[in-house]
Amino acid sequence: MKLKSATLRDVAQAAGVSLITASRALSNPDIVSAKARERVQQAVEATGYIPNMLAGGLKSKRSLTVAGITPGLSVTEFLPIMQALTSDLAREGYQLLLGETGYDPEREAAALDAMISRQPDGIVVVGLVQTERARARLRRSGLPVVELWELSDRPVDMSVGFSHLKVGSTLGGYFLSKGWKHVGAVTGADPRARLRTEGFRTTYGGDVPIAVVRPPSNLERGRRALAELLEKSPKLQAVCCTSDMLANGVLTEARARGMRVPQDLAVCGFGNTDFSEYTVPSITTVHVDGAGMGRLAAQLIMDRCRGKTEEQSIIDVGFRLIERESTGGEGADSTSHGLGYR
Amino acid sequence: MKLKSATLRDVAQAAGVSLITASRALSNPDIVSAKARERVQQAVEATGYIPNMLAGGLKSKRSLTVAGITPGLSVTEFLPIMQALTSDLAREGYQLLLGETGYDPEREAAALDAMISRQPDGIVVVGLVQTERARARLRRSGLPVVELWELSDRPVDMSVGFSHLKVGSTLGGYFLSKGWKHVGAVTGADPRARLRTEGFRTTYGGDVPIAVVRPPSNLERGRRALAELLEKSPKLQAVCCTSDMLANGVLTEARARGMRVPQDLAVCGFGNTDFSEYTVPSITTVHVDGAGMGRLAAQLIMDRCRGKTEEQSIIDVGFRLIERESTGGEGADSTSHGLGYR
DNA sequence: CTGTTAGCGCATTCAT
DNA sequence: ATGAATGCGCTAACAG
Repeated sequence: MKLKSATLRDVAQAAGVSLITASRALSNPDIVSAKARERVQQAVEATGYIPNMLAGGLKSKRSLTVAGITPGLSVTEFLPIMQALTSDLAREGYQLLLGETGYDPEREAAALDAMISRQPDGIVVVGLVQTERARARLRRSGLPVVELWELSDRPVDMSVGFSHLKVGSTLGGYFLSKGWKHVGAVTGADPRARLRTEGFRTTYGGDVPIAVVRPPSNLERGRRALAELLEKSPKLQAVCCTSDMLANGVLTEARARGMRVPQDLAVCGFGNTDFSEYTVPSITTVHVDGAGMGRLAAQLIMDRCRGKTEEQSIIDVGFRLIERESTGGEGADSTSHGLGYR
Repeated sequence: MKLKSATLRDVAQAAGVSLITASRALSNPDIVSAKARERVQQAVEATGYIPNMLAGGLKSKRSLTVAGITPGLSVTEFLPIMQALTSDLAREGYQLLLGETGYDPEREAAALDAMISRQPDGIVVVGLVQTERARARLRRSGLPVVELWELSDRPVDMSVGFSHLKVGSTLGGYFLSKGWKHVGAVTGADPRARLRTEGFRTTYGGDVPIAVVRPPSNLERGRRALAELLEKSPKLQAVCCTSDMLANGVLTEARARGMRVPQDLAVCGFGNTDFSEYTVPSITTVHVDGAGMGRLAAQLIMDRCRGKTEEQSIIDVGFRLIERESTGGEGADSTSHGLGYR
């Protein structure tokens, strides 16, 4: 049944050239005579040849594969990243090897080992690599590594992201400027969300009741979180959420309770998810260029594969506060923070 | 800089055993003496050895890799599938190689070739393989292939899914039973969505204005679609949408226009996305077990790798209509269709 | 421009 | 239970 598929040797034989000429005709057509090239092409068609990249990679040390590690495939903030990564790499002939960690350091370490075993040409990790052991192994592997989404002053190799603390403090400042006295926060349980909430709380100062939401951060948990906050703080005027979906849940629960947004309760989210501009009211949020980060990571990896040595290995892509109706904005304003390279 | 990493030969040397004993100590520990096993373990630690699976796979014909091809990573209906696939495979030591097609047959064919080149142990395709050429190549490869999400009477190999036409006609029947006279449909542009809408229109009969939404099917486009339908049919009573996000957009636009749901307008979606139970009103929808399909696909592939020959290669996982507030339901009802194997 | 030679790192024969 | 030889399919180096 499993008729063994054609190898390059079969192609060479059918084309009447040597093995290596067939190899070159496919991987480096320019250095081969037009005649030979053509005959090899035909032989490929005739035999239905599909190259075996395990063999090629073993010899050449290039697997044309890049590993992508994410805490969760369905965490919506990371989708644009993975998407951009996948398509940009594919365009240049690289395939993505996917790994999931569930925010668990053990699984992360295991996933990284599984990846390294498969000899990728580079590794992209969403978030910072968590265990020192894994960091050491990555360094030893000598592979190009990009840590994404969060900045590190001591990255394994390269780092592309933004400051979550700064996002939080920007929002804290914004809430202060609005003069709200009774505010609360709804935060996802993951480290980055906590960091943003921490920045918010610190900058806002005073007493801020916080509802912690375990993953996934969906509409339902946003609704429950508002209920929880209102019990702690009945005079609540404004809520800062670590995702647009949670903010949408707060919006929904507020509506169900007959509270007007933003008059009775102001709400802001994070992520500038596609729906947040079109809800009623539209959601004030923080925009982060996920797709841009994915593209940048792909570029950095591929550049490195082609021998460019980067002087610039820590890139802050910044973020942007987008004011919309849910905090009384008109939807036109938008302020940039931390853009640019350092 | 790139100090060449340790190979199994180095480990064997450090452990004072032969190459092959080291190999066995790692891949088949039981057939090796406890003493040897232990010394190899220590040598692995000492040298920081990480196996090279390109080499192993080349020899053994098992790459412990499975290819997953999806129309789009961020198409939410497919997220549970990819997620389940990734984690179930990882648990058994398989890694997922990701490919995207954007619903384009050319890109699909290219992605499949890219995959086959990397010698996966199996291939999972979300949707049916579109070109005859690609189908032929897959068959020739001899690899286990699962086509997911849609049923085929002539699959490349195995098929796991449900009938989209039947989903549509079930909804058409439901709308009829409700006695609504002026109904419309909002449909995504992809083939499966069109199939569902076709089933709906045919079973409902009569004149059904349809708004076609180009991807991505997000909240905004759902809002616009309702606006479009209301122009064509001002007396519109009920709308059938091909995704919950579109339904949510319709809900939102209806609210913005002061229409009450379901009294002035009934709405249903598709996918039972996590938010649809918690919107106000909650959304009537069709549940499909994406995660289950992903798991099943993973299982079928792995079984086949272990030599089980399947007699059962076409599996209908069915679907379930979930009646909620947006069509006047209480949220308790739910009817199953097409469950079971055939 | 083409071919010959020599491995990449490992696992599957066989033998002991 | 262990080891020696062989080759998976391909490409990097050299030579012609």
